[in-house]
This record gives sequence, structure tokens and C-alpha cells, in this order.
Amino acid sequence: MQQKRIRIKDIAKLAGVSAGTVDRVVHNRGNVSAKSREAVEKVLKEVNYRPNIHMSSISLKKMYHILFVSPKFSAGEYWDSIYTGILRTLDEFENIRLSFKKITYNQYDVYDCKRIYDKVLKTKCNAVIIGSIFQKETQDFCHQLDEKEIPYVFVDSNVENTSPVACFSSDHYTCGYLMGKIMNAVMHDNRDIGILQAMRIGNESANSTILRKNGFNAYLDECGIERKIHRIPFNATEPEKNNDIFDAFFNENGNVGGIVVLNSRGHIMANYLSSRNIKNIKLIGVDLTIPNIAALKKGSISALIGQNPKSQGFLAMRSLIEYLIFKLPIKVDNIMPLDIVTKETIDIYSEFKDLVYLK
Amino acid sequence: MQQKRIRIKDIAKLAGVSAGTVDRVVHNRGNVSAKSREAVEKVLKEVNYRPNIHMSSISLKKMYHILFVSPKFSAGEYWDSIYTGILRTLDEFENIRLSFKKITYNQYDVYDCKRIYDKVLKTKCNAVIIGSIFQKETQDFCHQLDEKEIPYVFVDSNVENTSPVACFSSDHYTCGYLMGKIMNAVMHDNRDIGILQAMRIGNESANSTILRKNGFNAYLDECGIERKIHRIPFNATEPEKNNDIFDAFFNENGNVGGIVVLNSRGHIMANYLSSRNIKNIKLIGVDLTIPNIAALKKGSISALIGQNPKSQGFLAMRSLIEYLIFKLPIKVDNIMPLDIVTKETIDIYSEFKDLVYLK
DNA sequence: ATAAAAACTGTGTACGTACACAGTTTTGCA
DNA sequence: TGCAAAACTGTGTACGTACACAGTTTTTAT
Repeated sequence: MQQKRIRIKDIAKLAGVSAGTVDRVVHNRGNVSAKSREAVEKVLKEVNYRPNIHMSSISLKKMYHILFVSPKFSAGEYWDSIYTGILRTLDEFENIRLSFKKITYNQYDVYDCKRIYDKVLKTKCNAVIIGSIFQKETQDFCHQLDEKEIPYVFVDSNVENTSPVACFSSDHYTCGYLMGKIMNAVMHDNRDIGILQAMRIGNESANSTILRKNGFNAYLDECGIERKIHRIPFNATEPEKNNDIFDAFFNENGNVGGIVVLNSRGHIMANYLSSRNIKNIKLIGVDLTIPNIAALKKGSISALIGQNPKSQGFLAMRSLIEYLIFKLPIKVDNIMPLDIVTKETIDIYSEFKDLVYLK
Repeated sequence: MQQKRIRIKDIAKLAGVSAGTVDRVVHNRGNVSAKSREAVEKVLKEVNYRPNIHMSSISLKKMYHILFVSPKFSAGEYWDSIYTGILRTLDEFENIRLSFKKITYNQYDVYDCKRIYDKVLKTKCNAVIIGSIFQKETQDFCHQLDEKEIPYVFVDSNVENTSPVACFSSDHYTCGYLMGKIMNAVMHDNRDIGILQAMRIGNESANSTILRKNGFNAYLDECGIERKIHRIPFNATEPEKNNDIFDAFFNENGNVGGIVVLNSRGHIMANYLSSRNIKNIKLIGVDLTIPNIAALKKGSISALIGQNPKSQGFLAMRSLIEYLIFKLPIKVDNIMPLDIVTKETIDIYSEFKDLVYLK
């Protein structure tokens, strides 16, 4: 802390060059002879130089443009939490020249997603944070970013065959596995299980929900559970139709005792069950969204799995700034933990999560 | 982010005074006429001035001395985690003029604690972070700090009738309550429960373990559980004697099926049980120390409750810096969540906890 | 060999704050 | 009223970096 920190100037003197040359070496700006570069690098290694982050921030003249592409969201939803985490980091680095914009697409329409991706590619920017729903389209998008040498970071989920600077997501497979475990613990009879998974225009399903389903099935298989599993239809684009759809489903399948909602819309099923006064069906959901938490507190959802979306956004943006501006090495794969939250633990949980990010 | 931030200079111009005067008002340094002060304060309110933290750090000339008083610890122990969290914050603010020292006492000897407290009072410092074991002695200590107007922050637990700048701890009562709940879930028979709680020289017990015991008893009462409860003797100062003590205890009480260790020494009982090849006793402990985690992984501890000590240290030091140096308002009562960790979840848990603090 | 171009190097300035210090005004008191 | 002391105010500098720009050396092409 207190012993005098070594400065650019000191290194310059030690290496027998000027401060400007040291700066060029440190920032890899080129225009340095091999001889000078080696001399400086030798000293750098010896003295373990760490730039004064405050001074760096102050002197930074370049303006960085960062974009966040994600599904559309409203306040309190899953993607909004990721966004909030990003804003938290921006707040921390408020004295850095940085422009940030979010641009969102309809997550139930792959064509809209493509359109937005194209729009991003036409926008001048230095980095992109990507919240991906559609695997294939995101791959294409990333390859074009690669060509333009624009770095990108994933939040929520990773996308195969891409080369992101970093990725921040939970383990969706384990999430599904956990849901199976919890469902099995809370169901005290041998009734059937319903699985709710949204369908999308132009694509089967979101990658994350597919992985969750695999994890869920894996748990049931491993434990040799022989419950009947029903797929519950769900209309994500016209939610007003769901009540009729659910009515039809339950008319045909009276023996369902537990429902697993693989996306963040657990509250929709919870509210449906409440409205029909159905009380003996256990419900497990994903994401601590405001409506989900309300349903959890009311008791219509038994447990929710939290994916730490705020951490995802916070860490993703922080990593990006460290990579882009401070040229620090960053970790590529970052798996967020899954929090199991129940009626009893929701309050203390929420309070702490805010505390950690507070300034 | 990008719109020009208002500077001290701008405020000076708007208020019709010099930058120096604005600075004096902002830092409450006195020597400002009522007229000037009001003019500046009016402008400050209008423009919502927020100083550039980088510039503040750079220009700061005063040296702040901060002390951490806590029980003695070795690597990987509970107090060491708090210490690590503190160091993490110091790393973040490495460019601030700040001296930090830890000073520790024997937590099983109230007289040593007093001696160390007196030593701290004789040391010149600007703030103290206190890890308290003994209620009464800490109260006296705090009152003397109050007199000298030295601010202090608590970690691990709060102390009544003191006026700390902030406190970071988990809820020990709830911790005990949770231990009761878990113990009840993992014990599948009606056997007795043993409670292990350390005795100290000159004082009954640490405040935190008393609270945990209360919480534990409260759970058993609420649920009408009628198990027999035995207090297990434990010698904290001469650990080599414990094997004999435990032998004697189990000779007399053969029907114990579960043991709750209310302090972080769960591994001692775990290792004793392993050494005696006793396998059908469930063990619940507190704190994710290295030996406890090892016992958890081996299966000799069923579950551990984590108190987020690293967060406590990290946030305590961060709050203190914000209060002391950046004059920001800080939250006084901060309750850390309790993590329930089992063999299955320990690895992903540990990994994430590191990630969050990583730079 | 010489000019032009390219590659390299050093110098100087801005960034916004904290604080020292010198300079100015007001107050207190005889 | 005068004069010292106290209270107040403004100016100037350091902090360490990023980067622009001017100046110097080396390379390339004729």
C-alpha cells in the first residue's frame, strides 16, 4: 500500500528510454524498436509494474462504445436483472469515457432477432454483450463480429463454436437436474409431472430450456423415477390464450401433481392454478422475477431457482472494461451458482444480493 | 456517463467564489463565511455534484491508519476469511494512502482480549474494524473509542450499546434455527442430540454461540421435538484433551444420533468420530474452513452453514473507506446470508465466491 | 548518393481534485 | 481610530497517465 509505487517514468529511466516509449510498450501501440521494447519489457518484468488505475481513467481520451443485445424485457424480469448488473458496473466506472446502449429483440421471433443482429453489425461499436436465445443465428452473428474484430461477451448462456472474450452463465443442465431433485422431494405421492416449455417462431425452443429439460430428465432417469411426464402447451406470444390451453390440458390429465416450468414464466401457471383454485399441485420455477417472487411468497410456487442474473451482468461488464480498457487478463468461462430459494429464505436472500453491489 | 461532469471549478463560478472555498465547503473544513457557504451549498444542491473519485484518490495527501482487531487465526480459518475480504478491498483501493494492520488476541482468554484492546487505544489510528468475542469488554473498548472520536465497524457480530459506523454479520440466531431444521431433516431416528459449545477463560461463552444455541432450541421447541439434548464438553485451549473427554461422554451417552457444533470446530468432532470409526452420527457445523470442508467432502460432516466471512471483511473495509475518505453515506446494519453447503454443492459454491471478488 | 518515406523517440499537456500557502478582509479590543 | 489577530479567500502545484505532436533516426527507392 504505502511503499512508493513504481511509475512509468521510473521504468523509462531504468530502461534508458523515454516515458512515451514505455507507454507504447505497455499499451502495445507499436512504433517501438525491438531493442527498446526488449529493454522495457525486461524492466517491466523485474518491477512488476501495475498502472495507477485512477490516473489511467483520468488520462483516457478514447471513447468506448458498448452495446448490449438481449431479448426485450420489462422491469423486474430476468433480463432486466442482467441489465441492472451492467448498469451497476457502469456506475462504478462512471468517470471513464464510455457510451452504452441496449438493443433488444422479440425472443419468440427468430426473424426479429436476426434483424436486430444485422442492425448491431451496422452500428459502430467497440464491444458487444450478447444475451442469446437462438443458437444458430447467434453463431452467424458472432462470426461476423470476429471478422470485424469486435470483442463480445455472453451472458445467460454460452454459444458453441464462437470465440467470446468471456461468458457468464449458470449451468442450465444442472438447473434442470436440481429441479428434478426438488420436485421429487416436495411431491409426496405418485402423481404425474407436467413440463412447461415455450415454443418460438422459427425455432424449436431456447437453448437454455432444452438443456434444463435434459438435466431434469437425467435426474428422473438416474433415480429410476417412473412418473408419467406430460408436456404442457404454452403460448408465449399470445398469453391471453393460455387459460383455455391449460383448461384443456387439465381436463385430459387429471393426475398431475407437480409442474416444472423451464422458463421464467412460472408465475403464469401459478396464477392460473390460483384462479382455478387448484391447490394440490406443486410448482417449481426458474428466476427470481417480481411476479415469480410474489407467487412464491403466496405459496403458489414451492421453490424457485435463481441464476444470479445481476452478477452475470455486473461481472460481464466489469470483465469487458478490464479487457478493453485496462488490458487485464480475464477469465473466459464463468459459471454462476444456482440459488434454491423458498418462501422462508427469499427476504434475507434479496437483501444481501443488493448489498454486495451497493456503492 | 458521457455528458460533461460538473467540476469544483464550475461550482465555484456558479457560486461566485473560488475553487478553494468550494473545496472547503464540500469537505467541511471550516474557514468559510456563512454567506459563501450558503451560496456554495445552494449550487451543490442544484447540480447534484459528485466528485470524480479518481481525482480524489490522486490528490489525497492524508494518510489513514486502519486497524483490525480480532481473535488469532491461521490460514483457512473463519477469521482468516474475514481478513482476506479486507485485503481484497485494500487491493481495490491500492492507490489510496492507507496503512492497515491486524492485531489479534486469544479468543479463549478474556484477559488477553482486554490487553489487546488497551494496546489499540494507545495506537494512533483513524478507524478500527472489530471482531468481537466478549460483549462486555468490547462495550468498554467502544466507549473509549467513542470518546476519542475514532470510528469503528463490527464484523462477525454486533455488540449492544455501542455506536458503530456499520456492522456486518450473519444472523446467529437464525443460524442455530437452521441447524435445528437441518438436523431434524437428516436424522431418521429418535436418538438424542449432542451440542458442542466451547467454554472460555473468564466468561461463559462467545456471544454468537449463545445466540445459535437459542435459535437451535427455538426450532426444537416450535416443532415440538422431544429428543434428549446433551451438552458435550469441549476444551478449546487444550485440544489434545478432547479425545478423552469425548470418549467419556460417549461411554455415558450411547444413544446420541446427531451432533451440532455451534462454533467452527466441527472438524474436531468429525475427526474424532472417524478415528473411533463411529459412522451413524450426523454432524452439522458452522463455517467453511479448510478442515471443515475436508470433513464435509469426506462425508463425516453432513452440512455446514457458511456465514460469508469474506463478504463481511470485504464490505466492512469498503464501507469504512467510503465513510472515512469519500464521505459517502453508508448502511449501518448489514446482515449476511447463511449458506447451506453440502458435499454436492461445495465445489461450485467455492468457485463463485472467488469470482465475485476477483479483479 | 540522395531524397523521400517510414519508423522510431522524446517532450509537453490535459485530466479534476486536495491542500498548502499567501494574500485579503473582518473582527476584537484598547 | 488604529492595530493585531482571526477569519476568510484565491491561487498554484502535485498527483501519474494517455496521447498528440514535433523532432530524430533508419530504411527504401531511385
